[in-house]
Amino acid sequence: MRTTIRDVAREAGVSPSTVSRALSMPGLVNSVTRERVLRAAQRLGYEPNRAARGLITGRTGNLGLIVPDLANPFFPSLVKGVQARAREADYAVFLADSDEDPAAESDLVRVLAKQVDGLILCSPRGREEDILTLAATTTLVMVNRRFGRVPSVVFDNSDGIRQAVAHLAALGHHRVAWVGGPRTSWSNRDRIRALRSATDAAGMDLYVAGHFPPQFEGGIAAADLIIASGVTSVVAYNDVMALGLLGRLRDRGLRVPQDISVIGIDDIQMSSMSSPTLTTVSLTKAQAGRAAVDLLLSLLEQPDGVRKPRRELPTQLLVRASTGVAPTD
Amino acid sequence: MRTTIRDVAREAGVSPSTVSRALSMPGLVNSVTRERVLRAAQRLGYEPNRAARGLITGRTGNLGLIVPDLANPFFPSLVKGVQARAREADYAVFLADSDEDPAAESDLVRVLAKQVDGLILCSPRGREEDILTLAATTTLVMVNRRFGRVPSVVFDNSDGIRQAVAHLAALGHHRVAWVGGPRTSWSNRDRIRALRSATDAAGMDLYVAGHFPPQFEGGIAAADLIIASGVTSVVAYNDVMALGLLGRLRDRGLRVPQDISVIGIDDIQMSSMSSPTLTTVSLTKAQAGRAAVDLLLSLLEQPDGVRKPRRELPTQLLVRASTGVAPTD
DNA sequence: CAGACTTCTGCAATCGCTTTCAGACTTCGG
DNA sequence: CCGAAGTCTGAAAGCGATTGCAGAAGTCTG
Repeated sequence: MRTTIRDVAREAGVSPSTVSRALSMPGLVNSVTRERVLRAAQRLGYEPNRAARGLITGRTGNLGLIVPDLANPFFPSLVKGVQARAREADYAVFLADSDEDPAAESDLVRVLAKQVDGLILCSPRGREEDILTLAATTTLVMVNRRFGRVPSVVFDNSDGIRQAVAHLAALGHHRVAWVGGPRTSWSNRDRIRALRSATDAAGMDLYVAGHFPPQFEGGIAAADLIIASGVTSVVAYNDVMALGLLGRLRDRGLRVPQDISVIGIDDIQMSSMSSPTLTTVSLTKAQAGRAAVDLLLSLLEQPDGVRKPRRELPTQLLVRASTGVAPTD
Repeated sequence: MRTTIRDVAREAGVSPSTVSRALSMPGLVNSVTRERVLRAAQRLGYEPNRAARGLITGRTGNLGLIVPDLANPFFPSLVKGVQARAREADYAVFLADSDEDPAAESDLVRVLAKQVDGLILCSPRGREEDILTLAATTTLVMVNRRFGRVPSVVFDNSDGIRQAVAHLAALGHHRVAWVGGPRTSWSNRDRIRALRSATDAAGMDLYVAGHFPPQFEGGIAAADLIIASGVTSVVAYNDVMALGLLGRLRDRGLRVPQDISVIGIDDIQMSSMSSPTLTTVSLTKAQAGRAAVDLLLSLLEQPDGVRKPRRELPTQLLVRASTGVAPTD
């Protein structure tokens, strides 16, 4: 049997109300009594039942986090950030992985929404109307996607990509290719837009190599198109794809960076372990997780009072070994 | 305002009790009434409040999952398995990452334990007494560690490692090194034991290269020792370390597998993307997650009636490009 | 057709906690 | 020394569900 507030009350010789107050609103209770209660609670190893508390306060002390695919190294980092910040704020985290399936996602959301105070949603391709419906009934924060007035945490893709293009230009490249991620993904659209404006500004040619699944295989699939296009440099939708690209380029006999320069986006762990190590636009993933929790918590405290329910996190080009001077042919 | 059971009752023109029964024990209620209730619930979008239900039934419908480090690719796979199986069984999953810190772990456990029906614990180095205390108060299943009578899901390391050694022997290797993980890790001990008995049986020399952090850096750190030892083949505690090893070996000018063969354990995604691709002992990580949930659920149903609260999952050597014929010098 | 069973439904208690309200006791100004 | 204000504490209601118990209606048997 778990110890309840009544046990503590009996042990301390006070009423349950006093125990409750001593624990959650000290100051309302005499310091001597409080001390006695705290010691009794300690002695009995009492931990309040959150469900019961939630029932009356309307707050569960839980957050929900929905990610499309935990196997993509981007997300574990994010989750860790969310986790860590949530724990600091004394919240527990429900995690759900939708397996890239928008339908499963809706289900998850419906089930989770009832059990949490707020939801952090990474749903690059969920339908906009679903998101609106959801936002109407739940406090939620979106990560890596901006949509309407829904609170969000995104990365400043433009800046990072501008840095990447500047880097390539400085190395003498004039032709750059884009290896695209999923057509419907918000960040894919955001990134290609940023890349286009950066290459335009720099007077570089841009070759867009369609859409590929955001996985290693996607990068492999894109490689031959890239080679055929004759570009000297390429920016990929994310690091995983860039690594796939790297592998296939090598298999085709191209040397990176001597023959072609490759840049990824994300800065996942593996990108510093590949060979050559990958130049990439680094995203502060854990920080995004923390920021999402912060935003969510402030929304919970003052539902309408948050001045700017949008956070944009800085990005930073990390130059490693996969970029080099443009080949002179 | 969320719709409660009373709303549904009013809408359907019955009492709350009837609604409750119609939803959770149909058959006890007239089919016509039931139909009416279900439609009303549907119309109002009613979802029972799990906290309230849990309060009286004593079941939360939640599971807890504690992992040491989500950044290690082994764990996301496990988490996905847990997730998927839990969802099928209509359970939600609390995830906590202890950041490899046993102290944080105890805290997490204490907080989570109150909110879940059972706990899945991946705690390679938690103190044994802590685990016992925990097991006494909570239903829990350990993954990747076997200890006392605590229910567990582990991999059959012996078999996989035996396959690996047989593979090396067949390639003509006589000297093999072990790149060890954390000294206190259960699976590290289990694996070195398995390796030792396999090499003994095969009449091979075994060189044990101490203990290293189970990360990429650990593999890098071990590489020079390995080179100095003069072995022709090496088995690493896990894939991440094997990849680190691969990188450093190349930097030192050794060719894999011509000069030295490398085998990992885990079969993480990256091991099929490295160059050379990594021969590895494949573990069915997602399946382990599912098995852990299954075991946990059956323990919840019949606390003492589970015949064999231990599952051992098969392992399988995956031969890829990092192993080859032993060099003849 | 009365009495015994079934079958179905509603009342009310309860889970563990928070919170309003009011009472008991101090303290203090007049 | 009395009344008002202030400080603490306890009794009780209630959050949203489940469930034992009992009554109402219907069915069956002799």
